[in-house]
Parts: sequence; C-alpha cells; structure tokens
Amino acid sequence: MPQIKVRLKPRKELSYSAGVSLLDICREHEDSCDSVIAALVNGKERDLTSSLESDSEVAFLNFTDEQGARIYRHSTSHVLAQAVKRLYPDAKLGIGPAIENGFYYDFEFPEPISAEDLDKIEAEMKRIIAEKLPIRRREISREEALELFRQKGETYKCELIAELPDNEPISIYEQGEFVDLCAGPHLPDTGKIGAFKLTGLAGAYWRGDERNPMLQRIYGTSFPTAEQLERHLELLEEAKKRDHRKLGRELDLFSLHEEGPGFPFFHHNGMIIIEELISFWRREHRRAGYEEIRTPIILNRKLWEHSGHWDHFRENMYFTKIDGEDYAVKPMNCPGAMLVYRSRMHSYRDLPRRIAELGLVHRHELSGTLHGLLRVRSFTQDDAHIFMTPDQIESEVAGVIDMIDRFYRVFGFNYRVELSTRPAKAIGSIEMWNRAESILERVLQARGLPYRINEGEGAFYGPKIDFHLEDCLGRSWQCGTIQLDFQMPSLFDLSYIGPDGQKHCPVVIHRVIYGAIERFLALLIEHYGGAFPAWLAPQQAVVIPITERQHLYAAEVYEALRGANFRVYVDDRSEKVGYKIREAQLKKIPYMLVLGEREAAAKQVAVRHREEGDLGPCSLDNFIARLREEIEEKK
RNA sequence: GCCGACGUAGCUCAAUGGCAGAGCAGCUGACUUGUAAUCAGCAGGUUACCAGUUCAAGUCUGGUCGUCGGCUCCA
Repeated sequence: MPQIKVRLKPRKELSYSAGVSLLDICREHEDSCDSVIAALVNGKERDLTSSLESDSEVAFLNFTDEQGARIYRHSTSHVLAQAVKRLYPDAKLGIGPAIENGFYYDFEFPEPISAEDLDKIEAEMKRIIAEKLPIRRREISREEALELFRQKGETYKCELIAELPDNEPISIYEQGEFVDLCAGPHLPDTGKIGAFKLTGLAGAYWRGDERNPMLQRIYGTSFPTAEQLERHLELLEEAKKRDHRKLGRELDLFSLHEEGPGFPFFHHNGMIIIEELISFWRREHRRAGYEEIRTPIILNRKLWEHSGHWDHFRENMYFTKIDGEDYAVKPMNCPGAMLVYRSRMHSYRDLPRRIAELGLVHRHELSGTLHGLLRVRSFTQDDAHIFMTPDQIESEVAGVIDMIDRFYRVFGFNYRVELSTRPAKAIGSIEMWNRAESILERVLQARGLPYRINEGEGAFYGPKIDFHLEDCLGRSWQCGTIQLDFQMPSLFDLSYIGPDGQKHCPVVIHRVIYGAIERFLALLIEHYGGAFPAWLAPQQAVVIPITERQHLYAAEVYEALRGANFRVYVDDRSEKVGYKIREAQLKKIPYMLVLGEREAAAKQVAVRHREEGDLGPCSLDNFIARLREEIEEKK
C-alpha cells in the first residue's frame, strides 16, 4: 500500500497508507471528533466516510463553519424526506437544499397535507435520528440513476437527472431504506443531528416557475444542541418585534386598509421621517448637479405604446379613460423625463444632464406578494435620468455608485450588489445589451465591489446594477438601482448636437437611491427598531413637568426648543413622572426633559436619553447645542 | 395569481354549537407626583363581509374580501 502525505489544517503533516478514511484521521487528530460534520479535501467538500488515495490537504468542517452548517442542515432535509416517504409512500420528492439558517424540502403529496401534519413528520424524523442510520454515497451511471428513480416513480428526480451535464458524476445517498439523488456531502449518519424543528409549510412551484405544478414545501432548521435551536427561535421572536408593520402602528407612522390593498396611508409621524429623507435627498442632489422635475401621473396610452411599456409592462399597469381616450397611470417615470428632455435642443456641452424626479408610480403587483410597505402597489421613486454622451457612461455610473454608497453609509446599512442581465422580454439588439452589460461589469470591477450576477433579471430596456438591503428577518429587498438604457432615447428620438455639428443620440441612466421611499422607510424602521436618530425622529424631545407648579416653566422651555426648530411637545397630564417617562420610552423619543422645583429654580433641564438614561441637569442652551449637533451630524 | 394558515373592542388575546369577555389604550373624576405603569368609575362589538345548516352559529359548511408565511438560496 503506497504512503500518502496528508496536510491537516491548520498545520499538521501526516503520513498514511492510501485509502485511509477521513473518519479515521478525524478520530486520531480532532479533539472533538463527534462535532465534525464533513471535510474540505483540496478545497472540495467531501463526506467523512470517503477515503484518500493521494496526497491531500484536509480541513475538517464544524457547525461553526458556514459550509459545515449547510451540510448539517442538508442532511436534516434528507431525514425530513425519509420521514415523509415513510408516512406518505406516494409522495414525490422535489429538491431539498440547505438555505440560510435552515433547510427545506419540496414534495408532491397525493393529498395536500396541512400544518398539523408537521408534528407527525417531526416524530418520525426523531425516530430516524435515533436509528443512527449510516449515510452512504454511491456514484452510479446516468442510466442506472434514471432507472432507479423511474422505478420509484420519482418523476421530478428523473427530470433533474436528465438535465445534469454529461461530464458530471451522478451520485446518490442512501440511509436505511431511503435513497436520494444528491451531490452531497452529508453527515456520516443520521444520529449526528442534534436538535431540529419544522418551521413552516408553504406552496412552491416546481423550479419556481408558475407554469409548473405547485409542490408543498416544508421548511425547517437544525442545530447541534437544543439550546442553540432555542436561542435561534428566540432571536426570530426578537426580530419580529422590529417588524415595520408592528412598529408602524405602534409609533403611528402609517396604516394599511382593506379599502386600498397595497396603497399605504402615511400619518403625520411617518410624513415627518419622509420629509426629512427627502430634504436630505434634495440637498445632496443639488450638490451633485441634478435638476428636479415633476411629471404627470396619468398619461396617454399612445405614449406607453411608444415607450414599449404597453408591450412589456401592461400586466402591471392601471388604465383609465378620459374624454373617450385611453390613458394609463404611470408605472415608471422615464417617459415623462424623455418628454422633458425632448422639449428643447441640446448641445454636447449641456451633457450630462441629470434630471431627478420624486415620482409617484403605480404598479399592479400580484395580490399574494403584497407585504407591508416593502411590496406595495403605489410608491414614490427617488428617480433620476441622466442623459449623456457615450463616453460619459463610466464616470456617471461610478458617480451614482458613489452617491448610493454615501447615502447608505449615513444610515449604517450593509448592502449587497447584483448585476442583472438581459431578460427574455427585451427590446434592442443583442450587441447593445452585451455592450451595456460589459460597461456595468467594468465599473463594478474597477471599484472592487463584490457583486452577484442575476441572469435574465434586467429591465426590458437595459441591464442594471441593483443594491439590496435586508429586513428584520434577513430577507433582502432591492432598493437602489442603476439601469443603463440605449433604447428609450432612440425610441423617443432624443438627440444632442455633437462637436461635429451632427445630431447624436444620447445614452440614458435610470437610477434610484432610496429606491422607493416607502420600502426604504420600512427598512429604516426595522434597521433602527423604531428608535430613529434625532434628525429623523418624529418627536425629538418631550418636556415633562413633575407637577402643575412647573407648567409655566415647561411652557418656557417648550417655546425655546420650538424656537430652535426642534420637534418637541409638553406632557403636562396629571400623571407621575415614571408614567410619562415610560410612555416616552415606548414612543422611542430620543430626549426627555424632566422639570421639577430644582430645574425651574436654576433654569435648567434634567436630561434623560432614551438609551443612556438619566444624564443629570444642564442648562437649556447646552441641551440645545447638544441636540442641534446631533441632528446636523445625523448621528 | 397559486399553496397553506389566519380574521372577535383602537391593540394583545379569551369564550364545549347555548347571555361576547379580560388586560392595555380611550373618556370622567380623585391624586400633585423626581426618571419605565396611582386609584376609582364610565364607555367601547352587525365576532371582516355575504349566503347556508341548526330550535340556537364567534364556533359548522360554501363563497367574497383582507392579512400573514411561502412560490429555485437549483440533485
């Protein structure tokens, strides 16, 4: 038996005879071999049950490694599938991957199951785990695989096998009587799964396509210990307290009504935040050389036919009739901006022309996708269209990326970047698309921004760079976007006169920073958990007189703060201080100013901060200076 | 749109097919209070809506509307 060298990370050099199993190496060299899930062999994920035939670099994976956790949960999804097959032998298997924080498995049941059935399935899963079934990998030929799953009636698996690339080995994993098509790797046996829970039941189209049959998806999660599982479930509960729908009601920011599904109502408190966001936005845009326009909400159908929206976006649009003619409620602002550009002649010296618009658009989204303020049917885009010459594209795109980064930084948002490419319903030539896509890619690479490619998710008129933010449950939502457009300008016959005295067609960037004000507000609410920084807080301070004897002084303090342009009110109800403070805390007001005999006598205010607590007395002027600085610096 | 769940007072939640209730919020009054809930009283409902079964429906059945969780993070 030839000897092989094994470099065990972090730094061990070992020698074994070829054919040694990873499990053996693990038992010998890992202190807590029980917690090892799988291994990376020369960077590739492998089962612990597999063996080494040549010199290798090995790193063992634990649950604390992201890859390890995914494998652990993927194995749990197989246990779920096995349990389902035991209880419902006629159920057909879909796919069952690990996802962030858990896993799912899709099934087609002969009769739909309901949420109560999950208990039964969980019980069976526990049995399978107690059986400690060894999990074995086997590579088989395409023909064998097809035959195996055809026999079992697993039509979805057969479909997957047929689509696997020729050069890829086909592997199956067996545990007890259960077998699944799977690339792996997996835990060595089912007994390794500590704590798990099935968390949800949902419908899911096979392969996410609504033309395919709908399967039932069971969601779950698993952890090595019950404590970790419990902690995870508690974290989810905590996160729900930050839900913008709950906080929106509690803080009186907005409301949603049956009378207008998907059409949010903003209350005074919500409007204050929106107004602050907008005035910040206006200041930054003026500084960055933007103009601002406003175009109509309802425009003639002919315009939408002309722009391509009639052909490509009609299902999402609302229509109406005026004087016997068809009109549409705008789903996008671009045609309006095109008309503004076209309303006068342009020289190349005028470009780039950056035209911004806070445009209220309406889109008919599927009823089932509506979600608080995060997915609505009417929203305000902080839109802009940049008209420019072709050689200005890169610097303008870079400028917008800078601007988005600057904005998101103010709020402390982490974001993810995606590049979306040509969709099925696209207008314009393939060459144009390729050119546009490569320009966007080049700018991203030049900036060293990590990004993901979203095949086929671009707008119908051009590719785009999207900026995604996360909500309280980690779901990601597109906010900022930069879309490159070579089509719309020529459709609208836009032009500028070049240095050569000839007419040329400009290129357009469509872009938003917040995206939709409504969605951005929702994410802000969750991001801050409702405790907005002073510059955004609907009420920045509350004046709390202790008894009626301080009401006069309270009015004085109130007037001074109002005079300094702060949002403030007096709580002069006949309640105890503790009661008023508790209420102000629940309303997440940044500052509470308690006024008693001492403060009134010394003309001071006793400052309490919602997070820092009692800060003691200080002069009114000092407090005003403190709050003013906090607001100006958007702390 | 599709799959599943849910819909009772402003909010959070009770009520075996048998008189719709509690806490908080609201209103009135008393209390004059020193850093997260003072006490008492009052008021608040076509149980989402529309049909049906039943002596009797918040509860059972059907439909409509709305809300929530999902609908590739590819074996």
